[in-house]
Amino acid sequence: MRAEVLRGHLDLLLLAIVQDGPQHGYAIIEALRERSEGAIDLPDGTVYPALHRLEQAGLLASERSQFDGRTRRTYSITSGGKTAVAAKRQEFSAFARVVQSIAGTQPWPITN
Amino acid sequence: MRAEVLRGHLDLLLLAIVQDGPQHGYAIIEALRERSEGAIDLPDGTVYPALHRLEQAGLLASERSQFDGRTRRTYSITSGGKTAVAAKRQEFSAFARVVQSIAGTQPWPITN
DNA sequence: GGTTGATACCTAGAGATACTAGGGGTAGGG
DNA sequence: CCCTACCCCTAGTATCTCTAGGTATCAACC
Repeated sequence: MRAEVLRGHLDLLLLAIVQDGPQHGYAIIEALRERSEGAIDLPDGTVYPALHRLEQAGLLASERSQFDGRTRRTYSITSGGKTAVAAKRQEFSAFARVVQSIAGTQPWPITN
Repeated sequence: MRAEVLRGHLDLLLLAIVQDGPQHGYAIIEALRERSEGAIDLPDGTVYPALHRLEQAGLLASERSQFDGRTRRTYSITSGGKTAVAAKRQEFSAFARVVQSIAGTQPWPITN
């Protein structure tokens, strides 16, 4: 998957993963890879700054912890994050519908 | 629609519009606005450089003409452009399916 | 005849964001 | 002892879209 395609939608993916339960960065990367069947395999140099940005924006909160001798930073979603992820979901739906209507990609049933 | 959302997908939209028939830049902007019901309303400062880029890449070809005293540059899609737009369509479908599977947006029936 | 709006094109610079390419360190297996 | 997996971080680069200007023609209006 080209980097450009993901651009602007990474936040939605990260927030969606963390919304399913608190995760640390490394686990988030693995979750994305597994749940996309390998299609989304992000370098950690992409994900960590993005997580910092989301925390800075108040959409995620983090906590340092020790696990098996290693230091982790575990992220959980904030109430602001929940609002944001819902908005981003809708935005993505609208966007995808528009693209399909113009570019003639797969049909997307309108249900909301 | 936030700019970031569109990012990486503008080429697909522009190529798709021009594939339906040669168009000049100004008309492409209008076509996008109309076919998206106002959701995609791009500044010309975004579109013209993008068209130049696509021509540079060999996906579009342009021709200057006069119409009603005004100079136009009309773009048509090249064979390379047709190949590219098909690939980008598929890429977008795959991407949208992955996002929906992770973020739980609208279902997207898999038909290809 | 001057102004305004629509048409039509262009570019320079700014802003945002994902990448590459490095850095740090712990733990376990061969 | 080295290599892989685990786990985090940052600086600099590349790319793309936007903002904010510029140019010019034409029609409508006052």
